[in-house]
Amino acid sequence: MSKSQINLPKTAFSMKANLPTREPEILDYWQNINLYEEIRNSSKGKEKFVLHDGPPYANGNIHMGTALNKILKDIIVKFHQMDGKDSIYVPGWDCHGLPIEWKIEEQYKKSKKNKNEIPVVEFRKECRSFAEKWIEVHKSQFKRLGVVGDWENYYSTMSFGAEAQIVRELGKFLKEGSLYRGFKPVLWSTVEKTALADAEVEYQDHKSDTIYTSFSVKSSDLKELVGCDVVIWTTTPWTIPANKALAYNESLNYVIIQLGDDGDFKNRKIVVAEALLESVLKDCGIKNYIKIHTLKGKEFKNTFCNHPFIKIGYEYDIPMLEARFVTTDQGTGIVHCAPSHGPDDFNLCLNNGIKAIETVDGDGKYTNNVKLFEGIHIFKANSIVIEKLKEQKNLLSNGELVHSYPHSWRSKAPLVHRATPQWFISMESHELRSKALKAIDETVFFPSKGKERLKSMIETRPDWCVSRQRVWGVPLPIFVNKKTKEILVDDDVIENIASIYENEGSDCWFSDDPQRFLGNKYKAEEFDKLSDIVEVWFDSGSTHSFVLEKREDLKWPASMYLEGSDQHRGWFHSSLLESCGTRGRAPFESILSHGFVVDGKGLKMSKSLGNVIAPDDILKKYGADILRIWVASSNYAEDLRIDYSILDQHAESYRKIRNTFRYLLGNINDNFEKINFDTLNVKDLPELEQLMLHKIYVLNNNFKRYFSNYDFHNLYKELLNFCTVDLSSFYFDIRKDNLYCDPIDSKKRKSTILTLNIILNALLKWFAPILSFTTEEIFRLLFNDQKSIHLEKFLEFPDKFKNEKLNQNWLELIKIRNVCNISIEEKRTSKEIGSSLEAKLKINLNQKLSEITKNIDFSELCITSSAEIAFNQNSGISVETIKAEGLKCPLCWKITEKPCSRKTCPINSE
RNA sequence: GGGCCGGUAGCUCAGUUGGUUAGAGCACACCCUUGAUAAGGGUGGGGUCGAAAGUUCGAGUCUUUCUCGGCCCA
Repeated sequence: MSKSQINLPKTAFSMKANLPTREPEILDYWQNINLYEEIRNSSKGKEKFVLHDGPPYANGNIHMGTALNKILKDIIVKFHQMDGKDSIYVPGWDCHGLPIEWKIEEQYKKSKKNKNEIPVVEFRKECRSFAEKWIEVHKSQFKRLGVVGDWENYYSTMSFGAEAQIVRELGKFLKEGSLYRGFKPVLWSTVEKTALADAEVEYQDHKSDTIYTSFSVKSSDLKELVGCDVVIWTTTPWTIPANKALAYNESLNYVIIQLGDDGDFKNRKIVVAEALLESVLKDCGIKNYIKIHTLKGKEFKNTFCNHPFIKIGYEYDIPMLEARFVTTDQGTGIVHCAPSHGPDDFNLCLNNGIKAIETVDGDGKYTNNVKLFEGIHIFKANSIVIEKLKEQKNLLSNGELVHSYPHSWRSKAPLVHRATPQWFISMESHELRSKALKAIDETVFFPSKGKERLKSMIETRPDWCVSRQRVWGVPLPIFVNKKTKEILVDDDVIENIASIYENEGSDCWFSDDPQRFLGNKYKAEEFDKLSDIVEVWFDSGSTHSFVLEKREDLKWPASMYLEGSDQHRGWFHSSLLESCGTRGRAPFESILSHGFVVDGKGLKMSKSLGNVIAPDDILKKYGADILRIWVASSNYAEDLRIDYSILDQHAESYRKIRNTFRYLLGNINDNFEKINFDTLNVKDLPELEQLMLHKIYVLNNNFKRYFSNYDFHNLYKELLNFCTVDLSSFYFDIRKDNLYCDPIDSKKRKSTILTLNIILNALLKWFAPILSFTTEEIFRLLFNDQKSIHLEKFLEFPDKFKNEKLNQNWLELIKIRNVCNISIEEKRTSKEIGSSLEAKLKINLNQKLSEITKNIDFSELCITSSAEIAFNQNSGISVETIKAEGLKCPLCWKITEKPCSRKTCPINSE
């Protein structure tokens, strides 16, 4: 039998995908047709969907997390575009900040340049070009993933327009009065007179003075405590004058003991943690004591102490505060808190309404806020403090300790925590907190648990510190009156600064005459110009103002912000606060957060574990479409696992999908025919085709439902199962006989071809947002006159496709088919038959099934040579398989004793 | 150390208000096919639902503790 007499599939669509080389060709094609512009032009006037890009930091190659983020964004943007919207994506970059500053400093270090000798403006220029370089690298890496966006007109936080707008945004907080000057401890070098970042700190051994000192209890809910001395231990005696509170841990046990030894503490009762009693006794050389009382940490509630210097002017209450950072590692289980000299102290006090003040100046000398010590250098103060404590009879013991201590990496000088002037945006003064909480309620979160996460952070966060003592950033546009110390608040000045930046950027702040920024209204010599910069979270928190609001093609608020779940404390958070402070609502309508990329075992990727996979590795080995499948099929609500075995599995699924397309294309010989659903008479089709249309209809509804919830992993799974279960192993397998052997003009074959066209079209559209490259490859093969699959819309299927009754019948028929398969398999295992076409079925069914099997040919359904049905009231479903007898038809390969049913069969013409 | 989230077959995921014997696809094994062919089909094995205790007639599902992992904070 010549194969020319059967209609075998023929297509130019290769089985082998070869994505790593084919995808770049498609990228070139998109570049050539200017796909992004085309999409915009094709969707003018449509409802906008704006996914506002959270700017990645312009530094280093992209990693799996960034790839996941961008692909997820692209999938969503494409879904909305195909759903009939004008779905716009403008990528952006975060450019200011310490990491880049640090990179440039490292370069200086290598070339033995000293940062302090380089003019600020020159340094900033290097930072700028560093960021520019990485933006270009990122851009090409993101494009390679198949991400479609306005790459030519991206935004960046260092553009002149952005820097100008950031100034205007700060101006709004300034004008409102919610931006205020406060103090916050930072690591400070008294030698260099500068703040240091964590990365600039070296830990070295240092000898410190240590003291055990006592705070007498003034009042307490627990009567046993009143009159006792609460003992603390510290390695920084010089911070005692700045003490404002004591911290205890409510879960620890404490003891009150009465001392019997001669000395200042004879007969006094002291309080320490039970677990540390032994070490305190030893350190302080206590020999005679009696245990008076034991108490739980929580019984310290509402206890107030006196400062050890109460008799020499320190006449204020020292509250005891609950703090989890108090441990029994060393000390007494009670920690002294100077909010101006430690981050823990600062936060604890702040949460209890005690603010830090400037206690030490830049040179390391006490300010006039510290009684008795003004002008004394803190490094010379320990002995004075110890002396005075002794005088006041509050020094239990003192000594020395060598321990690891922070030092400056440049000068090697020991560092201190010093409260420095900082600029804060108040959470309360203008109801920012309540505005933000209301805005969260008005936002839709995917997954929904994101709402509580963001909410709980906003509920408890302290005021927002927006100043940094660095140089690579937008300068805080603030002048302070030298005499009155008042902040200059004037819209004209802010707008003047902004318009200067608009033209030339913010470098000039550091180099130009302050008078230029003040304009004519004020005299420069009467004001101090700040040299702080704005912290970078304010930059990125303002992107909505200089991107969404400023661009004609976008809208405010954004339809969606989409980032990793860490951004609940990052960009989601800062954008929310900035926007609520300046505009009273969130800059987004919805938030989608995704988990983190971890390895196949659920562990985070790290060089030391050797489990890091870079996007580039995947692109080279598999291609972007496989990576996109990984994104679509993973549940982003949790952490996303990836390793090569997982990718292999997805590559396998991809082949299944690709071959599904290949079967469709082959059988229509690459000649796609668009089916008019309006004129299609569904009832005219064979039942099997009607069933397939019903399945398409139902799948499309599920597809829309999944999409509306951004539930891609279930959506993808359903599409994949459709290809595997409904098409490949069912419909395609059954219809091969019809497609290959029936004449081209037969009505039945035409019905099948029509259905294949519909399926192909549907699959192309459904898969396009995920398999952006492969669907384009197919689309280009089918259509010479159309530019891109990404300019297409999803299909709408008419209700007449739906046929639930038919579907119910076919669920029964498929059950029968399954029983047939089991029966055939028995004969195959016993080697009586091989191919199912060697089988003849005898199917026994109960009477109930007679109606639905009336027009069904089970030999077609089960791909056997023949099938007989017998009805019996008592039998459920039972099947007997017999080896088919007769001649094998050379055309359809069926084995029959009677002549073949097809007129075209060569047997009949003999 | 604290807060939040999570742990269902080797893998990716389902599993409704607690209710029969916990499902699907992939992978795997065996078989068939050679007219989707570096394809396709069939059958099958595989889970003490992270662990333990508790509530209940009944727990993958509710409670507690523990454990492992992730994010954030310290």
